[in-house]
Amino acid sequence: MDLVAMISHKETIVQALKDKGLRVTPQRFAVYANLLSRQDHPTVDQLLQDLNQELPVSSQATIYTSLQALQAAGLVREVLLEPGVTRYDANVDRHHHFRCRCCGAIEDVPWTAFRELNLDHVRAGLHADAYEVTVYGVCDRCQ
Amino acid sequence: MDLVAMISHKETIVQALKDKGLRVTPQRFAVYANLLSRQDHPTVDQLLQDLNQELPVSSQATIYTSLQALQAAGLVREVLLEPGVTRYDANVDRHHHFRCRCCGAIEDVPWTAFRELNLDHVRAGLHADAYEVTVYGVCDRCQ
DNA sequence: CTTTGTGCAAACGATTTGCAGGATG
DNA sequence: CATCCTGCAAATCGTTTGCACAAAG
Repeated sequence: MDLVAMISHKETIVQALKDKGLRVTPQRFAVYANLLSRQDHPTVDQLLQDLNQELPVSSQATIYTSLQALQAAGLVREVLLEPGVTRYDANVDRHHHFRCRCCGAIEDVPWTAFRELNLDHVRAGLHADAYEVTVYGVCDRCQ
Repeated sequence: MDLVAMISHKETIVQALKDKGLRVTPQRFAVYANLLSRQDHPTVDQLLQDLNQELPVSSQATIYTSLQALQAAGLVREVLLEPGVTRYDANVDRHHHFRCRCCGAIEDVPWTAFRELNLDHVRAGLHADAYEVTVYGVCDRCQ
């Protein structure tokens, strides 16, 4: 990414935060920008390691509260695929997940990988309005 | 359920444990029988409350280890739909889940509610061999 | 200047573990 | 009787909270 693109990317992130009524602080920006830049679905601890690798950027408690704010604003989403571990995903467009049963890696699966499901037959009386598919298997590295 | 059915039900559970090479202890039996009898997907704490309601049956630590053993044997399964909460399900046949966004209730959705998905287009290189659908909405009681 | 965010450390809740005694095959 | 299980309490891990100070609008 060239300099101009980087600056405009930064502006896009700032704007996204402002649009949701969130104050733009260095910590919030760092958390959201980091999440946006990653393909995986890091835990709070992985975010903490990554953000503070060079120099201290944010404390653990602030990462938790930043994620709460970002989630309430609809900019990030939780991913729950292992007991006791909450992962975060900056991709809030609808999509599915793949989980490697061997190494635990999690990867996004595009919404278009499956034909749309019909929720009418879930059960009468329920207002089912959304869904997602979790796929299990073995990833390339583990075979 | 009449007496004969109850006894044969008990024998079925004992046999299931034995078949998996598990020792049949009162605690393990109680945990598994309780899970089999419920429609919901209890947490460890809910199991603990329920089992020890009348008289003490099992300690918390033993419920944890029993569930581990039952899970390793393939008799029960974890259900992860809320952060920090692990629920358990004795239904190990393939099925989907519904989660009420209002009260958090979880309910099984029969496998046949959807037509079979084709996993061929998940991503080249992945060996995808299983999946399940999580449906979100509002349950009858919450409307 | 008022409101909201940050960092630290303590608190908390769920789960795991070490160990001594007890039950199972 | 050797092995595995149970219960208790302490330890651990992820997350939340209280509070004093700092930054944002």
